Amino acid sequence: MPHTYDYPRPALTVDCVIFGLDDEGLKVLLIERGIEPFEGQWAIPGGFVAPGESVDAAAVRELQEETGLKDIYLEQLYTFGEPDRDPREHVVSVAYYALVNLIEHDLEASTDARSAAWFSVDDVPDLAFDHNQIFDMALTRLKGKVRYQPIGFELLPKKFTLTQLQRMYEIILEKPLDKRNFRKKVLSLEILKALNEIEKDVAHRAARLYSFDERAYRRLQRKGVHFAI
Amino acid sequence: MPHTYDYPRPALTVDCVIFGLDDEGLKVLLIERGIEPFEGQWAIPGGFVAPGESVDAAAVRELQEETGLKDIYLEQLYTFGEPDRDPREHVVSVAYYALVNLIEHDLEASTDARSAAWFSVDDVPDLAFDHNQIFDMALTRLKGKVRYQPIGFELLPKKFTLTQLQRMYEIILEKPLDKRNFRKKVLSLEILKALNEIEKDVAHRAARLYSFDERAYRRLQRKGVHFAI
DNA sequence: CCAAAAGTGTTTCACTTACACCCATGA
DNA sequence: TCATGGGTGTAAGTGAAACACTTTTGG
Repeated sequence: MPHTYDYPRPALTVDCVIFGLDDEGLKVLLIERGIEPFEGQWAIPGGFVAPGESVDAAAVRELQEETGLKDIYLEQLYTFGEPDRDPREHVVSVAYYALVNLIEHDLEASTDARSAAWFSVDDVPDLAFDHNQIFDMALTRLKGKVRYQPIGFELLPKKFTLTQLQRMYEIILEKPLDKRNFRKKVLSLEILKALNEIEKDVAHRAARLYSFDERAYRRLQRKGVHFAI
Repeated sequence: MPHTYDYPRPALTVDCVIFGLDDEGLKVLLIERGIEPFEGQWAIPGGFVAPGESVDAAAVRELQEETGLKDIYLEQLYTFGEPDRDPREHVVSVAYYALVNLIEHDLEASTDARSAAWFSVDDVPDLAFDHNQIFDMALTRLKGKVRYQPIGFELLPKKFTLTQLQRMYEIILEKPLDKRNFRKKVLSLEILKALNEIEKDVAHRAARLYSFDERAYRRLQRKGVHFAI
């Protein structure tokens, strides 16, 4: 298609910071670049936006190509538009972040030919382009948002114990929480469905399983009740 | 410059939701489009991003062209990337919002030839493109952010009374605040500098003037103290 | 029976809310 | 002197934080 607006224009990409949680802590998925620039260096997965493809759709596609997963929590983070962020030409990148549940989906050996690996968020190497800046913003956003919106559930299996939930918050917020107060608080929010099931294969008393009740959450939200940990 | 990445690419614009506060309430600056598409319809000011121009710089430039003002609070809002948001071709827009102080800068008669006007945020007409959606998101962001970050001061003159400050919050949050509790709260935050000045030309007891103490705010922020109204 | 985590209430303290009158000033 | 907004304190209520032991289960 010819350009209707006949101006030169920057190139447009999406980049996607993919977070996962396992028993070691919070992880981020990085790929090793196979081509210049920054060949051999780690980077956040991303790719070009084609004309006619919505930017959101490009991010979903990128995430699917990288993890093989669909229906993952994905949120736009920020758009990075400095002209020198790519050494070749002006490339504007719309960054997203995604939350995937590494406990249910074992993604150790990632998808395609390119080398991909999960890094602890405390141990991220020097990345290509301005990707350290993008990663830092994503982590800051996650830490800020998890306290006010029930997005942390996306990092857990559908059915989880209160201890798993507490541990998730402790890892992301980087501070210990009081067990009794935590349980009182989350149960009082009335957004958890207590299941008639208990965890399996543990060498101690099995804990009750819960699931996030999105319907109840939305109902409360409409009433103006605010979620907070 | 030839494109190093030889892909077709969407066009890229910035749009800027400009908020102002006067004694009638919260306003937004709109311009009347002089060309197709949506000729004659109101729209949020915006324009194309040139290759080599940072996206932030394009927003600053746009804001300056529209209001004649520099050093205005400007924050990136969201990037809108649906392919059908412009009827001609795929145009991705990085939206920003700005806060200007209409009390000090009287911008009634705006700048350039294009017709521009301030609209009450409660009375915004049907806008071009997806600009109603952009405006709604900007207003939601402002309402949410003003409670946790001291951005509301950007809408006031440098020197203001506590009543002006309270009124600003009442207008944006759309709810009345208790005068004594409000004063107790904002003064206890210790981010206001009490000036040895009082307001002028009022037909009643003149109120003390205050200014926002950004240095004190940053100091508290580093200590982990959180601002909230 | 032992190890390991599950589960459970009460008290204290801080902060938020509700509320009404006198004061200073200019017209 | 009157109209207008400026400025101030206290008591009650609500929610957050601190804190330790008993129970259940599998090994």
